[in-house]
Amino acid sequence: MKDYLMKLNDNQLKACTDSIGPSLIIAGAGSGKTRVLTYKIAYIIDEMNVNPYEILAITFTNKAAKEMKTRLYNLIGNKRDFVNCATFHSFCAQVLRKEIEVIPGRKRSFQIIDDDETETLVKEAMVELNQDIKLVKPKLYASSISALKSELATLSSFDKYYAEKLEPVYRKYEDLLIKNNLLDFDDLILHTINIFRSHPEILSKYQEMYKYILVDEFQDTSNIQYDLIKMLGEKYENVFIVGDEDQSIYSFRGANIENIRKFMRDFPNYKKFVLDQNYRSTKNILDCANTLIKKNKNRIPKDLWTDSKGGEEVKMDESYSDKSEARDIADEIKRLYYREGYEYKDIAILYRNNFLSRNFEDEFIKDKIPYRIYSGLSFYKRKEVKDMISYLRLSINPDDFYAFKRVINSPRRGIGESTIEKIEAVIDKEEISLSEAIEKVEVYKTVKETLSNFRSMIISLSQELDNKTLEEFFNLVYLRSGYKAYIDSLDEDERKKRQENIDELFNSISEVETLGSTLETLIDYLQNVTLKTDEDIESSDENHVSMMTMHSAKGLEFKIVFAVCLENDIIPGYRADKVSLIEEERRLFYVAVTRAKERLYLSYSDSRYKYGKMNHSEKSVFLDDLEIHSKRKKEISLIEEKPTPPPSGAYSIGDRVNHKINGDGVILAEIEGFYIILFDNIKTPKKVIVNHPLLKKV
DNA sequence: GCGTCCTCGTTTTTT
DNA sequence: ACGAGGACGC
Repeated sequence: MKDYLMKLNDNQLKACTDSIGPSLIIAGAGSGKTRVLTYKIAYIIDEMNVNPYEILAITFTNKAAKEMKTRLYNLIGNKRDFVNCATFHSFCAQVLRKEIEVIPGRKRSFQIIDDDETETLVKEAMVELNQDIKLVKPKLYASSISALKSELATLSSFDKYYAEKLEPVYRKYEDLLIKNNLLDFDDLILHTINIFRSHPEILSKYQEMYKYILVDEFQDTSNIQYDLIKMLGEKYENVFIVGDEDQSIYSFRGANIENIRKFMRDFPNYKKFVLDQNYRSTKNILDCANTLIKKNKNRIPKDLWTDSKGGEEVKMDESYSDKSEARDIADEIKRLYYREGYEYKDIAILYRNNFLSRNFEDEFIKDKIPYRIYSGLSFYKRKEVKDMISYLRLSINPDDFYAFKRVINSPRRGIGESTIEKIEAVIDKEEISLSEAIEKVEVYKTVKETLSNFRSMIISLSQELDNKTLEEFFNLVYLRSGYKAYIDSLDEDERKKRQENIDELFNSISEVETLGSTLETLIDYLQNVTLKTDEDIESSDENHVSMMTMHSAKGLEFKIVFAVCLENDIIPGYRADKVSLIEEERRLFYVAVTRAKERLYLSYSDSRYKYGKMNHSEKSVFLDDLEIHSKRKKEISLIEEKPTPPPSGAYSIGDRVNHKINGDGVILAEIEGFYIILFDNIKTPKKVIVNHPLLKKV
């Protein structure tokens, strides 16, 4: 037996070595899930003498796939290069590059479009059908089409009137995709599964090719992804799924927790392994997590346990305003840094919604606490990145109309909507290529000149492809397209930001594996670039506090976690009106809690600024289950900003008072330094400290 | 074609 | 509050 197996606990070892037939591995948070997956792959190769290329390991993100590859290297070295570690989408793209031509009208050279482009095409389809894009937003149709494609919905499951309008848009959108040799993200999976369904010989080929299939984060699979795994694994049944239903937080994009149960039904010989020993958190943190998740009804009971000792108490803090919550946390972070020897990079702030980062950002700037917000636009969605990619696309195919449309006026060349429409009309009417249409289209002389200059620029670029490396070519495109001049002309801040992105793109291009010629390399790069994300842009060693949503924190861990803004209508969100949704929100909170290794801070505030208004807010119902006493924060830091509070006990019972946040109300009682006040527009009486700075007599 | 004003909406995220 | 995107006027 290989000595690396000694590093596993009993359950992990059993899960690794029992590798024939279907297995269900229930892996709790911090229980060594990735370790089991990688060791299992190593075991299958080393001990069962299986060829590495017979193994397919599927994850959801590129990041996870990459992580798996890295960790495999330490176990099996270069043999890992033959293991197919892919995401659902990249695996399907691989299959389709080979097999898609069995679908009439489809070509192997397809481009993959992201959902911005999907939305653009849906919009275009609607315009062609004379549908009002203000009446129904293209985005809504796009998401309905996505639901249809991922088999989450059928036309009849929609409202009849809506379906009648949606159906022609769907068809037109499909026409556009086929006409332009494009596939959207859902198509990758849908077409793969359709080919498998209609061509048993192709399915059988892939079943033979991949005799061992491992799927990570199984609780996040959608129905169609489940079907894909089921079909591929049906023959040999060596299907190993790893998941934790308590961490299922993506139902809004089709994840179906029931897939774990479907697996048990479809592979009745499955063996179950439960990894419930947590190696990440202290006992106190784990107890908190267990107490929390126990409240969910729709789950198979499971308690995580740990050998580690109690550790620090979980702290719960109440603030009276969103600003003071952020202020207090900034103070605490400084204390942890200066007094307790923690580094900033040990610390994470986790919140439910992106916009909640604002107050923390403000305070961290004030205190010069280094931070980084992980969120927002993914790298490949930024304008300058997409523009440059469009130029690259044009230089291998000067007739790529969508790429043309994207950059003909970026940087500005004085070509607008109407000229593009004219060109499009010519293409459609005369059924000619973009290049020909540019020659033929009737426009003002100056416009014509601009167009033909643009065209010669593109043509001359494409001629340079032969004698340049991809990096050199990229630089040339950047220069000749006028994009460099455009970036340079921007003002300082903008320029810096965009230049960074361009540089980053350049870096990612220089890391591309070189194929035969530069042209081939570029084609391969462009075919797969849409499937990439900013996976490897992070990982800087900078010492900063990490700020991110609870969703993005999944899979990560920090010594210290501040779970913040824990208020009703934030978590659980105001849209969570059904039990199943509230349970998902609770799982999200659970994910946040289980990120913490040493210390966990929970906090909420009595009031919060939202949409330009100060609103009363109340402690999240999830916190009620935790039996941790919340400490009310002292209100010192606010004094400098707010009017001097009146002396303690300045009011009497029955007085009408005004509270800056809660509005007018009447004092019902005074207990232990607090007034109990019934505010006019809050149903239940609130406790307010007697010398609250925001309290005035009416 | 482009700049500016106004209206509208506003969860989470990956591919 | 604020940003995106449409409407409108030059």
